Amino acid sequence: MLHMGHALNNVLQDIIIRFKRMQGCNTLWMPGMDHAGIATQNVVEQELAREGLTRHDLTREEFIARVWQWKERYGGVIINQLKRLGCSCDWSRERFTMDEGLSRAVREVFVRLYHDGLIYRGDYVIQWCPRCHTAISDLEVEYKEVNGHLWNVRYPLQDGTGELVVATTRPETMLGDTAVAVNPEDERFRGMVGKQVILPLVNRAIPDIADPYVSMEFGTGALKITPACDPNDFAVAKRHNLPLVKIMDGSAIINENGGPYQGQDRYVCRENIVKDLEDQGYLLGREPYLHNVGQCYRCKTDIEPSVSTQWFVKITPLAKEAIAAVVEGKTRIIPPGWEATYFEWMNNIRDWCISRQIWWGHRIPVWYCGGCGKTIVASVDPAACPDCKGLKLSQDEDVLDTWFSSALWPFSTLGWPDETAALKTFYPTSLLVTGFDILFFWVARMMMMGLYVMKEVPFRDVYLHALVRDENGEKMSKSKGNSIDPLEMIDRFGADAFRFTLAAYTAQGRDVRMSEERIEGHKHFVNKIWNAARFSLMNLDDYPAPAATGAKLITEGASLPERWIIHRLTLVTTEISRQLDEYRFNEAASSLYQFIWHEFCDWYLELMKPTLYGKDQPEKRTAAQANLYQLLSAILKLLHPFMPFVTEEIWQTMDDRRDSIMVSPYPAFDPALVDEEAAREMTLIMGIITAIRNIRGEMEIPPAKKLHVSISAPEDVSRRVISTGSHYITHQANLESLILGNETAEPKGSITGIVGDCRVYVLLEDTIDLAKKRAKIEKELSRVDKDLEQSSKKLANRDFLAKADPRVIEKEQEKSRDLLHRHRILEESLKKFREILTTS
RNA sequence: GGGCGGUUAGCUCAGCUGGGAGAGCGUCGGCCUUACAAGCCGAGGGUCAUAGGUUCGAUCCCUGUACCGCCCACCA
Repeated sequence: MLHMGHALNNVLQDIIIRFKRMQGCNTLWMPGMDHAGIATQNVVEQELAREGLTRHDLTREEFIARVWQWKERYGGVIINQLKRLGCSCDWSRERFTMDEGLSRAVREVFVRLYHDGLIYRGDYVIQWCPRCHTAISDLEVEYKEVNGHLWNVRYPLQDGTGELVVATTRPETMLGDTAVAVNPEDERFRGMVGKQVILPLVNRAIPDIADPYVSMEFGTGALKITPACDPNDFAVAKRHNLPLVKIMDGSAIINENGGPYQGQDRYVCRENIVKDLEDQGYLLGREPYLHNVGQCYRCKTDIEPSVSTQWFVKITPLAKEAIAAVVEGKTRIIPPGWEATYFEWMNNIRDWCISRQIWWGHRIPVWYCGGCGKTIVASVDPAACPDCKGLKLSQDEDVLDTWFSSALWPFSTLGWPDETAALKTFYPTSLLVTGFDILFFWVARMMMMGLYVMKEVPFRDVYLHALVRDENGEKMSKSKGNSIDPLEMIDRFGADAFRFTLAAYTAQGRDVRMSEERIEGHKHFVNKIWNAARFSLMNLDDYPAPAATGAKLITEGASLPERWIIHRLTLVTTEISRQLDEYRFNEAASSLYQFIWHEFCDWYLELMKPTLYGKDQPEKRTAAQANLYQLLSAILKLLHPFMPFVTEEIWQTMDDRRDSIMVSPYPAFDPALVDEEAAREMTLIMGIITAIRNIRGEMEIPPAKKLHVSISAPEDVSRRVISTGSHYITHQANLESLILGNETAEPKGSITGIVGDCRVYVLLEDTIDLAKKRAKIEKELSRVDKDLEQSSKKLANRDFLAKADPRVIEKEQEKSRDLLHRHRILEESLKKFREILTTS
């Protein structure tokens, strides 16, 4: 029921909604609509089919009641499933798709368009589904490649002077031919134009006409014109005032115009026609031909282009406004790449066939007077004919295309045509989140209708998210059986992990390839958060939850890791806010992941452990607890839009008197908490710890073995930082001793790590393989030399020095100096090793 | 036929205005260190599809080519 596309759409939307709400924004978004009108009707028709019925065996009212019944059930289930994802969905709004309010709006808009001359009724070749017995719009046709044939058929000239050979993929439609056409420039047919040809089998005389539409290159150069079966032929026929011969009924069965073929199915008829043509010597040949056949998007039946009387919206004037709105930036399409597609479609748009011969939908508000035949278009049911006062009125049987009513959503749901407060407050809405697959169906039409009715765009931002595909990049669909069930994912990995995964893989303009492994990875992340919170709360058990207001992060007198993590939190907060403002979901997710796991957990919590455990310095512990509490709160808030469940759970555990985290204020940027100095100092401390760990790992020294380390730090600043933070280094790198000097010589038998301008010497035991030590140094030296060579080359380039940005040059010089420094140190150690190796 | 997008580590993908090639998973090595083995600490791994061009400098900009994918049109 709930499929991936639904899940992605609702989750992305929910992330923005929660984020904006926490920021105190009073915005309205377009809810992800369960646009299941047609789909539901389909299901109901299938149900009926199992009972051996069609919808025509029921009355219209009975049928609609059944659809409602099904929709209620379906809708209710969907709502509950969305709740499990942490997304809210207002079923009362869903209901609105067919209720009285919308019905009023639909009629009102129809009438307005009609009176503005933008709706007309006319004959045109439309796409017709012979199974659903309804017109469908061009967009609803799905083309499928099929191996067909191209038949060449002789059409003899009436005067017996020759023949025309036409090529066709659909020989059965010749029953409806009313002309044969050639290109006026085509020399081959000079003299034939204007003559009559005999339509084989039917023996009807039809003219040979000239029209530039015919391509000289394709087929035989002669084209049969079947105006009732092909929109292009229809256009040609109009130009030449040709008659229309309709040869099929609504079920694609040949009608009385088909003579002996009457009553045959179109494909049966094709076989018979081909056979008869062959028998009578009219068939000149048949070649295999690969072409596309349109199918109904609902039932996959081959569609039958067929001339019929339908209602159309004259779309060009509406499209013009909708184009302008995007050009002028009144509505932003995100990612902007889709703008081109939008313009392309809008510029080449064709009139919109809005009538459907189905039963579920809004009836067209048009009545015909049985007395005088007048057409009445009205927003309220007319009681009598305004002309002849006759009472025998019948409403048009057709209903409107579902997208007609959907197009009114942004304002009809807010109460239009009444001037409600909601409408005044929330129109235009701030954001629409939807899949690009309905850019034309829905988004473009909402734009047009919104501008037409409200004289203002329906939304400021349109965020078009990607399609969800499976691991192999195939579009997920129930029929292919490759869909991953979101509910199963929730059961196995949790809603939070699933949500986070959806966000993490939603990069703009790319499809999402869903795989279980990724969700599992994020389940680990949720687990990490849970454990980090558990650890924090364990160390906060004697810390009273502060009053909701006034509690702040304390930098005054705070330790280095605290100053640093507060600094980082501040930066990450702005980063995430910006990323979400720009709908960069994957980046926001990545920022959170990196910060929480690799900064908060890996460094801050680890470094704070001694303080938090320490019973000897209770005042330090209390101060650390205050910050820990605030940091954890802030992290939960940042995370909340992505992981509503686990964050709320922890939030309430921290202080069960609190309101939901959902309504807590989102962390805001505080310039007072920026501390570049702390960042620099921590970078040095972390660098030294990492360097020591690196050496330990490379040399395969067991973690339990305590090391002797000495550090040479020429700069006073560095020395002070290391000195103050020495206990962090000792603890994290598991040291026995740490000696600090300004120009300490490399102790014998040690291995060197370089961090900035500092050298870190790790004393090794003699038992360690000397060759291994040497190999490590050599490896690093070659790496440094490679970089150094590249850098020197660059700096030796005059053009570079002359033309590059001075900041880039300065950076390069600094890099070069650093590399040279490293090179020297490594050379030195290597020299020493050679000496040891030769002496021993 | 027209338009759009993709090609980056073994896999899946980030890389937003040209100056350091990155993440997750997987792999390898070491750890049951009192939040977490769903974990911790480290390591290895890429001619950024290809051929040119612009530039001091190109994964990034331009052009051509190859392969993959999507959308639109549907010349019978």
